[in-house]
Amino acid sequence: MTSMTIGRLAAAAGVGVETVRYYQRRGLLAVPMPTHGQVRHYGENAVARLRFIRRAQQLGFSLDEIADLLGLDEHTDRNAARALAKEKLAQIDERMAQLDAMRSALSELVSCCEHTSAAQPCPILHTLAHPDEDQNAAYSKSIAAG
Amino acid sequence: MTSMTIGRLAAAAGVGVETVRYYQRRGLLAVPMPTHGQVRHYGENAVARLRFIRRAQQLGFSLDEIADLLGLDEHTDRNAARALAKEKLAQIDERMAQLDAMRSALSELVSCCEHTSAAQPCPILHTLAHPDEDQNAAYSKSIAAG
DNA sequence: CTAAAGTCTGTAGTCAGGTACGGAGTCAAG
DNA sequence: CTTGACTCCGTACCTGACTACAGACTTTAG
Repeated sequence: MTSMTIGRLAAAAGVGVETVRYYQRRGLLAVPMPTHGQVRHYGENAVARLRFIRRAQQLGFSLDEIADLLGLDEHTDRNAARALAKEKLAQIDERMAQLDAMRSALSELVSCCEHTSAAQPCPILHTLAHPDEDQNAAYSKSIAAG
Repeated sequence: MTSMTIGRLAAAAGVGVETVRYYQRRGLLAVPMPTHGQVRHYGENAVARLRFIRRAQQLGFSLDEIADLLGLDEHTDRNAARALAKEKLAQIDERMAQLDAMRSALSELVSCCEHTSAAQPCPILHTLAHPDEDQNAAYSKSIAAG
């Protein structure tokens, strides 16, 4: 059985020592009893747990949500896991729609800026300042939808 | 000329009073001298400035970036404005690509969870816990790309 | 005239997810 | 046996955009 101190654990999982302690404070990772002396030792299960956390983060889960996921059982809690994943999927879709609205409005302004005469005021700044007197309604359209 | 106190200004721009003060502290909005007594008064230009800030936020700009935008002139700084907008556009694209990777991985896991036998462990939890013994490599594929 | 509502200033708290630091103790190599 | 690296624990700091609050003062409605 591999046994490691917090520094090696952190390195094995690709996180910082302070991050490990932070997860412990958040209750995501158990704090083992010090075996002899003061220094605590960790096993492979701690590495696995840290990796679980990092992968779940990459999928967009917050640490609170990850705490929920960590409490689930692979065999008995499929429905709960699926529900959490679907909820997260919906949140991602919502965020992507927002970004898409921003993207449309912004790229419309940029291309407008590129194709209008240099004598006129900058469409980007002008539209931000006075969206009411809006020649090209792309900005209002895209943003109002969001 | 309309003159209003900070409460009316905030209401006119659709923000909170504390937000107006916060923008003043951040240097986004001038703090006028109190005309008589202690209470400060604001004109339409302050409303316009607040609206500019909110619209720029909707396009994804941070307050620091908005400070830059506010320093630009519609007539002489078109190139600078366009550069900032393009940079923001690139950031949005990058963020959308990240979200898209999350979305793919997550929806793959969800549909996998929905189409495998209930006797097996939940693919979502199982893949988070042991991505190495990965039957469907969708997770690794999508995330590794990001 | 009085009471309520609004304003002023300054400071501090919120959220998320860490990161940094100080001081004391401990462990391994030379 | 000492030096340097590491660990422990608690607390404070960071970003970004607010939000809250205390206590004094001012303005406005009735």
